[in-house]
Amino acid sequence: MTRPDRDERRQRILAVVDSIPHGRVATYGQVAREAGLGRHARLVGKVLSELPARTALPWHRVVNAAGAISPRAGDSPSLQRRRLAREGVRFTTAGRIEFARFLWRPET
DNA sequence: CGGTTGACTGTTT
DNA sequence: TAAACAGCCAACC
Repeated sequence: MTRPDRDERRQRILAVVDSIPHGRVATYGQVAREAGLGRHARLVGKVLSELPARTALPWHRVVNAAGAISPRAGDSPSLQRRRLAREGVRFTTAGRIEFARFLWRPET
């Protein structure tokens, strides 16, 4: 089997993000592994950073391994936080998400 | 071909 | 608990 090209990797990543259930979160590394891309957490971040602003994809359900919203170049992460809060995802006073309650655990 | 970048992560201070 | 460090690797230049 040939190594997936750039577009295919991107498509796999987007498909995984799209499958994260409402009210749950996944880490960048988790998305990469689910997409069959091993240690490409950073690639996941790169792909998400290029999404159009109006996308219907639930990109806000992807957080870092510390359970926090990763800082990014442009705007503030408050939008992501609001979207998660609206889905019932709670944050600790330290601004972290409790994986014990909200981490997505895909079956099989 | 070589160096830099980065919505990352696990380990060590 | 938090910051620093080191490892990571595709994408870009």
